[in-house]
Amino acid sequence: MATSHEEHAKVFKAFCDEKRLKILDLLRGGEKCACVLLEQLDLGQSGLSYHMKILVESGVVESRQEGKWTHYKISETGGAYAVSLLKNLTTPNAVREENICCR
Amino acid sequence: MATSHEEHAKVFKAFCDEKRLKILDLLRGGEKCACVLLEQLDLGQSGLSYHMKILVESGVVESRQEGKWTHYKISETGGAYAVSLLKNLTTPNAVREENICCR
DNA sequence: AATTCATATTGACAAAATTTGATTTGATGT
DNA sequence: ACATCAAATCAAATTTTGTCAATATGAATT
Repeated sequence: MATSHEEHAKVFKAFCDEKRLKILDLLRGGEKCACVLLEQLDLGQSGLSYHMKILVESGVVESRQEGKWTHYKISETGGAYAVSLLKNLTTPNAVREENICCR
Repeated sequence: MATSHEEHAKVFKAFCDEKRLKILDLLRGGEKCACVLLEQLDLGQSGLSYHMKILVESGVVESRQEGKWTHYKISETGGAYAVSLLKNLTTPNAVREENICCR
């Protein structure tokens, strides 16, 4: 349970960078080739590659190889997983604790 | 629209650090005083203050002053807002785009 | 008004994330 | 086999985060 926080943090890292949000926004329109993403973003080739790796490893984006091109799209399951994680994180526990602490 | 990504990224920054996830986990049990959080976390006083500021500014946590003590709890609306943001980010657009790009 | 206590702020430093350019890898076409 | 192109990896520079210790602030108590 202790290290699950570390793993969960990794999922949300996908969303805490401006450029990655922009990329996700583009992918919401459907699967896109890296070359198309490059055109629309203020990023160099290696920079895009760096961010795509983070997105793919977080599970939020899927990649598909086609010859020398790589196509990316939002992963339905990955997205749903992130949403459910976030819901848990922000939903109060069933077990309430009374905190009579400082006085 | 360009800077909204920046703002959204700020919301998700709340969730991309291990310690902050731990804090949220504690707050899921109900409102807690800073002193209680301090006991349960491997953090110094200024460190806790640093993280609480990020959490509060993201809107996910609310703080309440009571004399010299500060109590923190998860914000229902803030949490719901983050979830709805994330849902949008990971849900394909209504408008599909065909991408006949590279060949 | 002086002291005490909880929390916030600051500045210095360390560690992690991001950017950039160069190089490498792997697939295609000639 | 060689040249070409897309994408990944690497290494160095830069920026951003997080930590820690010291100090400041502000409320409560004396």
